[in-house]
Amino acid sequence: MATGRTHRPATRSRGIPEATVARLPLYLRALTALSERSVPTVSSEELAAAAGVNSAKLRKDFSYLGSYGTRGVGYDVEYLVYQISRELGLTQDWPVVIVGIGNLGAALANYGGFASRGFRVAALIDADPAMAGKPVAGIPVQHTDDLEKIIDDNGVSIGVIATPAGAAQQVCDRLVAAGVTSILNFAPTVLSVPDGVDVRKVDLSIELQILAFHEQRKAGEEAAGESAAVPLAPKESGKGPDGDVPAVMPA
Amino acid sequence: MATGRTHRPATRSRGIPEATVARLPLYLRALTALSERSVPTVSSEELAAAAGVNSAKLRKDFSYLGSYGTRGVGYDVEYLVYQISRELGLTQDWPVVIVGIGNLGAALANYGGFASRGFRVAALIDADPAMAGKPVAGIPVQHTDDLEKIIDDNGVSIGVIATPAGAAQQVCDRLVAAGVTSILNFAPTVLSVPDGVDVRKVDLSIELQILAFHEQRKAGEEAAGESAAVPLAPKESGKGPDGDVPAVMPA
DNA sequence: ATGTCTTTGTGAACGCGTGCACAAAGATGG
DNA sequence: CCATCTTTGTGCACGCGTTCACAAAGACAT
Repeated sequence: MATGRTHRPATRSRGIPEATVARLPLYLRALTALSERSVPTVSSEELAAAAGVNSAKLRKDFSYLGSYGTRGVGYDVEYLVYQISRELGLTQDWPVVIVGIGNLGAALANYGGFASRGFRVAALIDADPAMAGKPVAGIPVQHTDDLEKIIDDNGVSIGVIATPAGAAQQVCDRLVAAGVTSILNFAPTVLSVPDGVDVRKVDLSIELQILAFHEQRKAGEEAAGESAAVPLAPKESGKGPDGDVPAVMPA
Repeated sequence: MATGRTHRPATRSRGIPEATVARLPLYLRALTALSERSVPTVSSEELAAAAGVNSAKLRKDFSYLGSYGTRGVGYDVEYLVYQISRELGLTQDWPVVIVGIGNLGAALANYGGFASRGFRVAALIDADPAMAGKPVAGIPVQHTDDLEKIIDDNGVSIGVIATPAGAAQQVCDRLVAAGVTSILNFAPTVLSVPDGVDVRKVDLSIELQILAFHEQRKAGEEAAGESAAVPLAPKESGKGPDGDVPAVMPA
């Protein structure tokens, strides 16, 4: 999971579990694809396969939204697209600012997946004066000094942070102070925010590390008994014995 | 959570819960920062704060790795960095290929967070012949035709897919056939892979949609009773009545 | 050596999420 | 109008993950 919620232990919004909310965009994507192929209805089984989930889970997820299916038939694709869009708040326009226009920020600005879902890149912001005015993805980059004014003028409530780690918390604080209440953080830092502000983080290197863990496990299993046998200190022996080359020992 | 595991219901690796594995990189990052400041030891409380988690959770997580702390003192920073690195498999070199060198792929190639964690970008691959030979992040882009040979020559087991959605499954199949067993997918599609292959996905637009959901909720609550009251059809009335402007009605 | 104080490691309870399995609902055909 | 068949919606049980709260372990001072 490259994701991570922050704060808010079990929001349960109106009764829609967080896990369900996280899957709704997945369903929506699958439904949109069906819609483009003019498929009128889908069964939970088909849609679940397209979204890569269990069909019982899908039905239960939809049951939180209401009874939108027809027994013996399935779900009406167009109708469901609308219902999920409305539930996710995608029927309205969401102006978004991206702060930190480096490689990643520029890639995000160019990313087509935003606009297609009702997200509009209202402004690009960077601390480098040399960037100011330079167009990225057709939008001129503005300087950090004007951050508050930009947020205010555009009624922005969602901010994307793509700055280096060192600048992220400061940028976050300014965004929040200016009225932003949802933040998508790409910087490898833990952001602290006041109550009422949602943060989701995407950390590319964390994802790879999780894959590496499983990869190592697979390699260690198929060749069990090789050098990488990972002894796992037997608890009573305190701390001494581990695999090999113990980096630094504690006192 | 921008992440999502695929397949493998409850791997439980050697006894380390999946949720714990997902947090280890977080701890590692916080510990590395402490290490650079030459802090010798940390308490679970301090480290938990730095990583943005509960201290009890952190202690339980570490307990799965073994008893690496000292009661009354805390954890030795250097020692813990080593232990977690070893557990995650970061003490070895992981050659990685990135397929799809568009805006995002190029940003990933330039991303510093990979190299700093033992991940080495072994090759960049793109289907566009015009890209071939062009250096990105100092590495010449190679054509998709040579994918299998590249994987094989470099002993790559981790692949990153940053292609358009339409090409993702096909690229995935070729990667897997060539020997890749872990995939990080940035394309907005569900990838199907055989057993034994791990897929993690990062979908930028999904994260924003989840934020939008909560954002809408916040806005709807503070102005409860306004036009956006969201009636939620009373179950018995079938499907007709919802908020307003029902896009398309089912049969 | 003994007592005090700090902090770990974990037993136990709780809650959320998942999946099974089935009854209810509706479509469809005779 | 009735029977059959398909597919939804959900009650229930199970397991994982989180959190509390505390006993055990060790450091440190006297």
